[in-house]
Amino acid sequence: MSQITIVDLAETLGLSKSTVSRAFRDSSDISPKTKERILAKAEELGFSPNLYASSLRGNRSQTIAIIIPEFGNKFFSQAIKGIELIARSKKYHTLIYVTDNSVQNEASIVRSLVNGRVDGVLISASGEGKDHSHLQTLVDHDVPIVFFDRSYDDFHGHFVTGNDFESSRLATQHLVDNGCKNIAYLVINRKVSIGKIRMDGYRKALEDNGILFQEKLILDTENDEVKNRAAIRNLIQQHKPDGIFASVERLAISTIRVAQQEGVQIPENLKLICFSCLDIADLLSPSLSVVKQPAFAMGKEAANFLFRILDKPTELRQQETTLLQSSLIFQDSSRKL
Amino acid sequence: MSQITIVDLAETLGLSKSTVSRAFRDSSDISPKTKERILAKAEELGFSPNLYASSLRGNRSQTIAIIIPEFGNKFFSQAIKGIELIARSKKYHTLIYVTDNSVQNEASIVRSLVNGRVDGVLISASGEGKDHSHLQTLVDHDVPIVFFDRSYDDFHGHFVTGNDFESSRLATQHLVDNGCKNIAYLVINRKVSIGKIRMDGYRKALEDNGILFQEKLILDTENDEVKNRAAIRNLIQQHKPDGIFASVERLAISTIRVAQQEGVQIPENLKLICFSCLDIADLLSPSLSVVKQPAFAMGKEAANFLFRILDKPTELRQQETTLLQSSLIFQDSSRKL
DNA sequence: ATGAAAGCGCTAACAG
DNA sequence: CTGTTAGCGCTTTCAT
Repeated sequence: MSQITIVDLAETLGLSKSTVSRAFRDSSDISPKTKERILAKAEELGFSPNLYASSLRGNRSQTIAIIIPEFGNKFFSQAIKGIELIARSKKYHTLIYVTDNSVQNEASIVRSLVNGRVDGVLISASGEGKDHSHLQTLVDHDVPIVFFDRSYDDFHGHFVTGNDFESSRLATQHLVDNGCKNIAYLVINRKVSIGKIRMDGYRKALEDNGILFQEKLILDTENDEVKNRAAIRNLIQQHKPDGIFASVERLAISTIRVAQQEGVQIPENLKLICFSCLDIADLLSPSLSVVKQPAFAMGKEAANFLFRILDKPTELRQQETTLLQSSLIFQDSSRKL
Repeated sequence: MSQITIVDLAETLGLSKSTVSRAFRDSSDISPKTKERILAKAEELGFSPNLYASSLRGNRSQTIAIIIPEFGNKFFSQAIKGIELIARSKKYHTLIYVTDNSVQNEASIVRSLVNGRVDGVLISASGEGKDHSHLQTLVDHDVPIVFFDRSYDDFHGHFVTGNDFESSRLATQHLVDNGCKNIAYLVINRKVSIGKIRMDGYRKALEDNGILFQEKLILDTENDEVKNRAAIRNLIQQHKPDGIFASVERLAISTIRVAQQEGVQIPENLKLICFSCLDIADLLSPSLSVVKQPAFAMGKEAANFLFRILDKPTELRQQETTLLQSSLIFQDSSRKL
């Protein structure tokens, strides 16, 4: 079946193409009766207006993009699910891109988006890098950006995230309360907002308890599971921490595996807590204490925020940060003996 | 910054817009020097060709869609990751849609795709339903479809999936080998290919071992975690199975939770094995025996297959099914005592 | 309430 | 190798 057009439809109905066109917009100037007649015929013929022709005219793509650094954990799947849900309810389509934690990939993806392909972008920042010109290009093209979960300190934009500082403080405090005195912090990348803010919460808790912050207990990791495990092993052997606070789930999982190999008992010799959206944290052995972010809600909130900007492009909003509450779930991995 | 067009660029360079256009296609007829000059200027001005204008002309969207039923487990995130990777390497963009296991949603999504928005569709079927006219519409519009993991029996199309029959047979055989005589099968939905084929493998293993297939040991589940748990509890209480083969991960997780509540020991009183891509199956308590599908590879394979069709639309391929090997990982949940 | 006509930005014949 | 020209299918004034 070749493409049927608005003209074909107009001819079969004895109308002009303008009238037919109006039937598909929420147009004012059309009688309900003709509109219905047109829509019925369209349904019958399986016609729907060519997307590219209308986008070319109207300059709207009805499409947003999600750019995420990785797909390893439940957080991002849940967030995407939330975003897609909202987008679809707004009749928007959702493009997905995974950078694999590479800023270069992020930049190249973003550049492929400035030709009108999307009306807005939801992004969770990938890694470090000081050059955010790719994002600036987007802004210059009037494509609004909303960050979620991870952003860049030196790029000012809208940001929806968890109350990470407070959650991190409480998680660390919890380790202290359960007897830890030598707590290590595993950071995904201290140059990314998420790594830094969570570390600030960790530092605050130490300070509150008169514990000295020690650089040697901070492990800045890479995008390589094998290297990370070696580094964690090294950390455990060298500095014998009695508690570990991991800023992301996969670092906690690596810790569990290393502990198993090294014969370090959790929680007896080492207490562990981490950020995670794992819904089976309670089924792990030992059950894992987690800071659980409201991933699904965060996706929805970020998307809603983006659509609010899209709906009122005039209302030039200030840079705005929305914090959502995470919940702390204490289980066996950090249990006091 | 307002849109800069190919004409503006042509004027600044003292060229015609066709020449400029050619610089952006992989066009033959243009001198390397002019091409370079154009591309340089474009870079300088931050210009890239308007997507909708070219799609309108060329009838190509450089976009594919992924439609999946749910986002609950690692299988789909991994598959998507694979798809997106291949798509991006082909300079394609990837739209994502989640149906939440609803065929109605699937139909409405598919209908929003026939206006040229996508060049092809990768889909994992949602639920049952005999009416696949929405998919037929896609075919009528010359949009190729490739199924992955889950398809419809009565809709003939390309299909990339695991060797589910054989894996299921082996998984069930494994339970028999470890002493099970009364094995229940938890099916996601027996009307979907995935549920049926996996059940066939299960039946074959029973048959091979002279064990009677019993309808009462088959639990057809719903899209509702709470109801499923109640049904599993009921199954366990009523029929006291000594082994359970779950066709999807979430049913196995529900089983573990029910067993915990009911004081049924795994593997002592009940052995469990399931399809799952969980990378921490070994960290669960008890560690979970799984049939692990090559999710990432499956995503890549399905995408490659779609692009092969897209590259050679003339080569009208026969309906074709590609099977990828799954691996069986036996751990404590199905251990012989 | 409907129709006529101009043109969105680009591509691809065709001509040179 | 480059330029001219005619649309792709739709939306949107401006008439009527």
